[in-house]
Amino acid sequence: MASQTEENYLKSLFNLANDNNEVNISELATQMQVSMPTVNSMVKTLQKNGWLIYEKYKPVTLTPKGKKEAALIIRKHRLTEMFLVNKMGFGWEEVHEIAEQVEHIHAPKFFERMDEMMGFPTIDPHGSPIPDKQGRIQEINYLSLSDCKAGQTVILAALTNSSTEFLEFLNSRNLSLGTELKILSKEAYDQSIVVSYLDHSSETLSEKVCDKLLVKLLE
Amino acid sequence: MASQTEENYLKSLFNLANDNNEVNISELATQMQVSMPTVNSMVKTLQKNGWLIYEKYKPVTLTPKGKKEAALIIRKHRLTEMFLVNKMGFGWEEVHEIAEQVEHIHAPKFFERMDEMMGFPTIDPHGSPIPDKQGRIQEINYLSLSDCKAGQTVILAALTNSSTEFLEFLNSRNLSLGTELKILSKEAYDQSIVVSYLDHSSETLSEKVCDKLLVKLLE
DNA sequence: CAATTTTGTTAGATAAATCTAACATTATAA
DNA sequence: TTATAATGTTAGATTTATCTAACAAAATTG
Repeated sequence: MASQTEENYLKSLFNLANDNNEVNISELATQMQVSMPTVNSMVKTLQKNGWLIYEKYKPVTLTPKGKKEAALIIRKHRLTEMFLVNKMGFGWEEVHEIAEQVEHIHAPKFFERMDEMMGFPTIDPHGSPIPDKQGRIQEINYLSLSDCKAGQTVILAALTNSSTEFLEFLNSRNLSLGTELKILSKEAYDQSIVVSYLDHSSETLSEKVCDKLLVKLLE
Repeated sequence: MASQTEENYLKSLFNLANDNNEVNISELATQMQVSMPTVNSMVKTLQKNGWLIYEKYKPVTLTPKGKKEAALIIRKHRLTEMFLVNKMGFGWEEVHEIAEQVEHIHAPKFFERMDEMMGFPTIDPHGSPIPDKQGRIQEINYLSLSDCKAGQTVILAALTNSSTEFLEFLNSRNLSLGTELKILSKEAYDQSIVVSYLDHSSETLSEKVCDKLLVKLLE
């Protein structure tokens, strides 16, 4: 069984993996907020325990076992977030910190009950997919709002970032998943986008914000 | 902030404390399932952090700060157990292991929400009192079924032991908190007691079992 | 009350997860 | 294409929580 620390490395490795499933030591060190020597020694431990493949001076790659384990931890995290929002009345900006702790609980029945009680949700409160019990993740290819054009109508479906600050910004604009946005115009100079939705007839969203909003194109 | 290990020692210290609030090193070692030297060194750490008073070759005593901290961890444990039973549909024999992990979560709002959702319960699923937010515990002086006499009618109110095996034994006899028991007779030889309740017209309970059943006398 | 048993302590070792300082390799770029 | 920068590794130390072996104090008992 992976230690809590190992579990956190597995999660980061899963999230940092590029198209070749590779992660650099320095990226991992930044993500985990530890020094490179720490990562170096942990990576050796993770390899010894069969979670990843490591060769000196090369980026590391999760093994299938490591990838599955990571996905199952992410599953627990996302189920927890959804449970906190749907069953306990938390706001989407409050749940990450709690889920970060709950995800390490070893009690399959606990998470199965959450799952059942919610009717087996497939996405978390931020629109990210919840891996299934086998650790399989159903990737949905949303569009970034940044890549949309004036005249299009889209539905806000997910976020690429779920920091408290960003979520509080969205709350302040009354933006939530499922909101239908009409793109009124796009400013060529700074890539900002003007949208209308609900009772907001004209709201300007900066490129920084648009990059983080994932949408489904309507029609 | 106490480490998870320290929190477990505090809980044990709280539960083992005798009338003088004292706990012996050997008792603590047994309870924590570690060696005496381990306890010896941990006790020094706990003293350094202000959780208890320790003098060489003497039993240790929790400080008020230590006692409060312990009670607040026990509060989280018992709220969790009650939440698992009342809101998630677990049996009383399934919740201890899960609560043992959840109690270490640092997220006051999480436990406050549980508390609210349950309407501020004062006892856990095994009849043990839930300490309040200040760490105050309301002690109820129940009677042991062992101390009752033939002819008396009592209500099962709490348990002194909540091991899975014992809880499964009670389940097998259809015994749950709130059950009204009529004491039909008591065997002088082995202290066993014969009771009737619900559709059980005559059930014999050994001394070992009676010792663990706490009851309220009716009338 | 002296001998023995029980209880508690010290010393020193180990494993996990971290660090800094120094060094090595690989990548970038003048 | 060699100098420099970026990235990665090694060595060795630290902290936390644990252990065993050896020893010391306190409690029990014949």
